Amino acid sequence: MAITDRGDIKPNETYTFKGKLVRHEGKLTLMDADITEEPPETTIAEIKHTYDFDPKREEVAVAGRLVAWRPMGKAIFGHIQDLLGKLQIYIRKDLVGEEKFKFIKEFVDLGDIVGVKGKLFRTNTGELTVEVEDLQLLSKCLHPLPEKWHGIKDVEVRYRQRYLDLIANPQARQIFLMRSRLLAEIRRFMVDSGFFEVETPTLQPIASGANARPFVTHHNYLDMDLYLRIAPELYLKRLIVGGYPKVFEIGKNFRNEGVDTTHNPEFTMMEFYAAYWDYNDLMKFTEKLFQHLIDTVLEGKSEVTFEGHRINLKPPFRVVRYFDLLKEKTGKDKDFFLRAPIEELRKFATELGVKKAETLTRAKLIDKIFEKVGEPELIQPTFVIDFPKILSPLAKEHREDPDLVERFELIIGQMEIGNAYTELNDPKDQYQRFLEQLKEKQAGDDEAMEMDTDFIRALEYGLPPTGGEGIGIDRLAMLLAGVNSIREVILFPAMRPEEKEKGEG
RNA sequence: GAGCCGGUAGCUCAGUCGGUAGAGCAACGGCCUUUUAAGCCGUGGGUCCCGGGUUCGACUCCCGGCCGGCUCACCA
Repeated sequence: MAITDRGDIKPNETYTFKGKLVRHEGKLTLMDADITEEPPETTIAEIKHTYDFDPKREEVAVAGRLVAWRPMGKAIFGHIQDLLGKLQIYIRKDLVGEEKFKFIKEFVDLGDIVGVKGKLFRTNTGELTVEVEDLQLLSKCLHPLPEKWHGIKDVEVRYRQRYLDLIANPQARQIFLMRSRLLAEIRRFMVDSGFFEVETPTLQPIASGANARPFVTHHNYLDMDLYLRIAPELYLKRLIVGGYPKVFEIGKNFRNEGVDTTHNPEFTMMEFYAAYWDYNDLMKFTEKLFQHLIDTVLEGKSEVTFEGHRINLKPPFRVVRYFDLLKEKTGKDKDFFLRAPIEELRKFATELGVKKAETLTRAKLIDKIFEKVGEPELIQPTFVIDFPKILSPLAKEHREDPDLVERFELIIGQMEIGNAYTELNDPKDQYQRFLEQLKEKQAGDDEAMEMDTDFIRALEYGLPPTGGEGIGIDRLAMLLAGVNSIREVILFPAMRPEEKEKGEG
């Protein structure tokens, strides 16, 4: 290691880049000079775990980011950290040798990635520690780390530089570890329940399957506009036509709408479809899924705190009919909402505080009124069932009431977590519903659905009786993590660019 | 898109009723071989978000803008 002899390196200089303090890049040359050839043999969590079972002065080789550094003359204490744990290291001059010790003091900084080799022991205070025999500088950190006990609080920095959030804030690591676990457990549960995981197009010639404004893009070679999908629904039902008994897809949907604490322009959904199920089967299945998530992700704890409410996720969930809830809150019955003159309904909506009611269609009015009076009550998990048909162009007519469909939404903490129905599998009826959507579109609802004629054709080949459901993964993660912003559970949430490039025309 | 609030050192924050700024941590120079928010002595560090206006003088007041947060509107 001749590097310390080089006179041209001034290890402790700093410079500024765009006004930010950065350590001298002279240190960068060290990265190539002192990289170990051997990857670490183990992780910090593994070391701690095995030591608990079999405590002995074992030789370990492990790497991590230096997050604490306490030099004390001829010895140094520090902590290295990886995603899952933190481990103390103890460097003694007489053990690593004079030259190495000098190198460490001069060139190793807080924030660097280092690899250490040494024996495990416990200090006087009982903390598991590596007595370092050798330390390798694996990568330099040119910026000072955030403050060690407040971490990064500035939410803007936390979202833009998520890597810093993950380094400095243990709560952030916890949330995203939980999200990984959530995805893994959902997949495990679905596969164990006989579902096939599939992937369907995110670039679609027709954006359908939900009511939302799409993002538009263009394919140069085919010279056609394409939409980023707002939902995978119609493709997944085509797969049921094709013979899949049960399918699920976990993936991104894209909706060109506002950004707030419960909406990100791209978000993760799971949709699943099961032949020969109806919405009653879906409710039972959803409850089983939640029980599985309580047993695994939440480690048996069924209560979460969300927006100041204690919410119990343990099934079974409350069930309430859509129009029963509306009647309870407004005193008006189904016939009023579905058959009263539209002017009367608009007047009623305006009284309830619905804005621009005079421009809305009946379907929109009912939807708005429900959001105004119904949803605020729904804190504990609730299946709201039997939606009006005019709000649900892809759902099958209710077996007992032609005004309704066999549909439910699962609402928790005032958030729509799931949406499900017995699927409409009558091609003629589906065609009519699409036509009605086109009418809605002409009446000013730019989120009404598009006609998809190939989907109609698929239904003509025979869609078995089918139940289908979508679950919003981000919102579910918010609930399980107990955080009130969707940005807290999305690693890189949508943000405006930090600074505009200068000199652009 | 509208309203309210915010942007000061790398980080967390204080402050200036208008006279160009401080603390702790981090950094840098010393001392220190069981510390862990290590300790002790010393040092440096700021386009106070950007642009314009008022003023002898603006980080502070006024106007405009950028970015973010919250609430509302739209959506899931």
